Formats: sequence, structure tokens, C-alpha cells
Amino acid sequence: MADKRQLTRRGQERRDKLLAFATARFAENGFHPTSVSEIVDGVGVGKGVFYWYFDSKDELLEEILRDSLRDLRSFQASAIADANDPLQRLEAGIRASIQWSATNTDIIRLVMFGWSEESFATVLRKGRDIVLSDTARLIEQAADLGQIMSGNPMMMALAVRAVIDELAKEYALGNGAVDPEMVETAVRMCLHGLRG
Amino acid sequence: MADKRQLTRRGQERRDKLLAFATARFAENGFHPTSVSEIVDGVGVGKGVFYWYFDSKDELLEEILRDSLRDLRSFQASAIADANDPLQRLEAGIRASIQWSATNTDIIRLVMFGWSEESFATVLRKGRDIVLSDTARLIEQAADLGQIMSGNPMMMALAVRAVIDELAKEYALGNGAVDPEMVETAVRMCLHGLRG
DNA sequence: ACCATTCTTGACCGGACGGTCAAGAAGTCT
DNA sequence: AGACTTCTTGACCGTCCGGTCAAGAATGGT
Repeated sequence: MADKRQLTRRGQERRDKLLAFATARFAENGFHPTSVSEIVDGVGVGKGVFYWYFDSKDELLEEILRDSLRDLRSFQASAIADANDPLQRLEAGIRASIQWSATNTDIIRLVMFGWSEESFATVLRKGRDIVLSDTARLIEQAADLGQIMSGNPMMMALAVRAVIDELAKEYALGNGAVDPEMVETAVRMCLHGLRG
Repeated sequence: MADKRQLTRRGQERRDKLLAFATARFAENGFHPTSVSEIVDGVGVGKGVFYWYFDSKDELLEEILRDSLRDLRSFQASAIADANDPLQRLEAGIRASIQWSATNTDIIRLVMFGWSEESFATVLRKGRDIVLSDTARLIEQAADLGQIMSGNPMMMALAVRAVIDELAKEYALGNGAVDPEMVETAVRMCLHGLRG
């Protein structure tokens, strides 16, 4: 129902407001503890508005999750665009992931929650597989050129992801700001780990 | 209230049953979607029983989380006991963590959820800090003996944790069984990463 | 046998939640 | 201006949830 609807500019803005506000609240207080009433009150609209733009509270979170994956991937894609060999692309992609995590800590928290309920985990699993094979493909190309050691690309991608995820968690749970030096260490560890 | 109470053997058993059943359900369907009624029905007791042994649903999860940390640490401690130099202890600790994660996938899922709500995150943060400094201490000792390169121990501990966590996630989200070879790779990566 | 304590029951409560809907306002197009 | 679609309102609904409690059953200690 909320799908194929033709939205006016005002409609699109309202929808975005709801999405942004809900994301912040979900991240701050948790998905279930945040009620739909709280969201519409926060944005200053009636309850019906919410159900005009979204089918359900669950569907809203799924949408946030899907949107985020799209956003991350396009961010990565544009970061990679300039680099012209696989290893450079790999490094650029890693840096992009880290940077994106740093500026989307709300999403990181939502993702952590998402894994705890099957309907959301299903969405996340898809996203994870996509990002993982994006990386694996890059690794395979770099290995073919002899820029890094060869090995199971999927497993190597998993290792890269481990480092990025841990850093992302560090940002999201924010025990103080993350040391910029730490980012460099993380990048170096990924690249070093791949080179052999 | 549920604290200082003197429990009979039967009482202790009931309590354990509730804890075990709740853990499984929380992990399977999520914390909020699992109601107290569902838990007591599953164990086959009246609702009052739940509130005889626990103050609230929230407190139950906090307890599960705290218990699990205790269990993990004692498992690590006994795994380390035989080893007699820091590097060996480090490896034994890493292997113990991985093994524990493999046999406690329910808890891993609960931990992921826990980070999404402040009251549980508080508990987890404490546990995280403890485990992290456990590892950092071992790393420091190994560095003092020149067994590994020197560097910020806390940051190196974080790196080790990254690898273990990713593997734990792999177990918990269980896309098929985890390759035993993967465990070896993970251990090697940790040790290799520390050695320089 | 007796009493104190531990334990168990399940009906009950107040309230909050996700979601609906009839009615009407605002915007858009011709 | 008229007609049509998009959008908004907020009272309302049925349900379920976490938590309480008075009453009584088991158990343990002496």
C-alpha cells in the first residue's frame, strides 16, 4: 500500500522526516520501546500519517535497513571510482566503509538489534552477502594480479569485515571518540593481512 | 527481592529451568516478542513463579548476560591454567573464546540485542571492558618477554576481539556450519597479527 | 506434630500498544 | 471553478503485556 503511491514534494518531505526521527529514536531507546505514537508526536503529526507512508512499524525498520545498505554501497562506489587498480580500490572501499560507519552510528546500532529478530535478520543477511561478495570480488581481482596473496576470497573478505565491524561498533557504542590513529592501524591491518 | 532469598534444591532447579527456557526463546524470537506468559507456559508453571524468582523481565535478561560473562571467564581461566608462558596462554584464551562462542550461540544473539538498549548495554559494557583488559594484560606480558611486538596493548586486544567476534557472529547467524579450517585461520591471524 | 518458610497458583489490573477509519483539508490538474 | 488525488486528523478498537496478590500447597526444621 505504501509502495506504489505517488508522493508530492511535501509528502516526500514528511516521509523523510518520519524516517529520520524514527531512526534516531530507535537507535537511542531501542526499537520496541519506541512507540508509533512517540514518533508521530515527535514529528508533530497525527497517527494516521504514519500509516499513510508505511504499512507497519516493522516495515519501517526494514526500509531503514534497506535504504542504509543502498546508501553505504553508493558511498563505497563513488569512493572507489577514482582508483584504478584493484588494491587501491580495496583500500578506498575499506576507508569508505569506516568513514560511513563513523557518520552513521545510529544505523550501526539498529543493525545490531536487527540481527536479534528473524524478520529483520533476513533483510540483513541479504545485505551482508552483497557487501561480502563485493569485497571478495575485489580481493579476487587483486589476487589475480599478484597484488596480494591468494586464498579463499570469501574468507579473506570476512576477515576484512571483522576489522571494519569492530571499528564500527567502537564508533556506535562511543566510549569517547575513536583515535584517528586507530583507523590507520585498522586499514594497515586489513591490507597487511591480505598481502601475506 | 529475588536476590537474597534462600532457595531449596527444588527452587534452584525451577529457577534454572526458567532461565534456560527464557534464554532459548529470547534468542529464537527476540526479547520483546517473547512474553513472560510464554515463558511460564513453556515451563508449565503459573505466572507468579516467574516473579518469585525474578524481579522483572528486564532483570532476567541482565542476569543471563552477567551469568554468561562469568561462565565465559571461568571457561577461559581453566583453559589457560595449563599453559605456562604468556603467548601460550594467549593462544589458549583465544581458542577458548572461540569454542565458547560456538557452544553458546544463543548468548551471542542476546548480546547483539543487548547493545541496542541502554540498560542492557550498561551491563555489556562492563563485561566487555573486563574481557578486553584480561586480554590486554596477557598481551602486555607477552610483549615484555619479547614474544610479540610491542604496541598499544588495548588496541591489540581490540584487534584480537574483532576476529573472535566475527567468528562468533558467524556461528550465531549460522549460515551452515563453520569450517574448522576457518578457526585455525582466525587463530593464526590473531597470533600473526600480534607477532608483527 | 507443629510451625515457619519456601513455593505455587491463576484470576486480575491498569495501561500501553499497533493499527483502523470516517471525515475533511490541502494541493493539483484541466 | 470543479473534480480528483494526496494527505491529515485523532478518537477509537481489540489485544496483549508486565506485573500483583490473596490464598493455599509443599517442604524443612525441630
